[in-house]
Amino acid sequence: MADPAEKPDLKADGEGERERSTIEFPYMDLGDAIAVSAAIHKTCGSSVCQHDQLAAELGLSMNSSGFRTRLSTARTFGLIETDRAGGGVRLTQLGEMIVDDQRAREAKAKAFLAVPLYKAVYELYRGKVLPPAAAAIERQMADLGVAQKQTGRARQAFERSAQIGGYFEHGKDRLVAPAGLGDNAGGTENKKPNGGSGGGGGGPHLHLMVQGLLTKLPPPDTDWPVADQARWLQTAASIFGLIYKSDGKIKIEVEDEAH
DNA sequence: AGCGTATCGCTGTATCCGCG
DNA sequence: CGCGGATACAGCGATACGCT
Repeated sequence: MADPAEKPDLKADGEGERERSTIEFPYMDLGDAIAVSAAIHKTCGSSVCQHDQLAAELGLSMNSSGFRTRLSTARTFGLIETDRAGGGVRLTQLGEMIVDDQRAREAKAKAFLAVPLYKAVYELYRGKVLPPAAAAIERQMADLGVAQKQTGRARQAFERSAQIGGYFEHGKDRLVAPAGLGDNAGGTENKKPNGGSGGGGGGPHLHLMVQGLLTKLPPPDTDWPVADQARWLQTAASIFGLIYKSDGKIKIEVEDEAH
């Protein structure tokens, strides 16, 4: 791999031409993710499904962005995992659960909370009334790390997914976990095997958003470019601003060390 | 033979654009 | 105006290659 120090400087202040979100979210909704899971289940059961098989089942071209976006969406919801060795994708435990009529309802609720952004929003508005203005939710999403230009898309997918996941059963103005699932709806082993951004770590006394943040920390003695550190710190600052009462804003800056 | 570096390809994501 | 598809971009891992 190339020396990280020689990579072009990433904009640590988020002012780059192409802003990247610092929190994971799907571009399509839970319904699309379920459709992918159903196609895998139908075509390959619980074994590895080749991309061409799956694309054919979905009626899409294998190289189309639609196909790739759907795969990415299903992965974000924790329903599928890529199998590099097998050169395809397979259903996760949660994915198998969601295609099972008996357990689909529970699985949908868990899949919704498997998305870091959705979980963060759920934690923020649990038991409270959602802001009536779409712009307010979008601003909240931006604060959580969604790229400014993606907040609209993220909100739309969020609302449809919440509907499908059963979180709007008490009205579209408040997020409520489907009855019988309670606070466990997030599940702990429904995510990717490697943990990834699932947010399982941390003590129970820590806010879930902080736990999720901590899982993003690389292990000691590994290379961690300062630009990435700045991004992490900026995300932390945003989260602190949301969950703690504070009297100002934190500004993270990267100082050039080359001289 | 072992280690470090460079390159390539794959995957995920942001943005643009056309269609209904 | 919203949605879905197409394109472009960026990061990461795998692999090839050269040096010691």
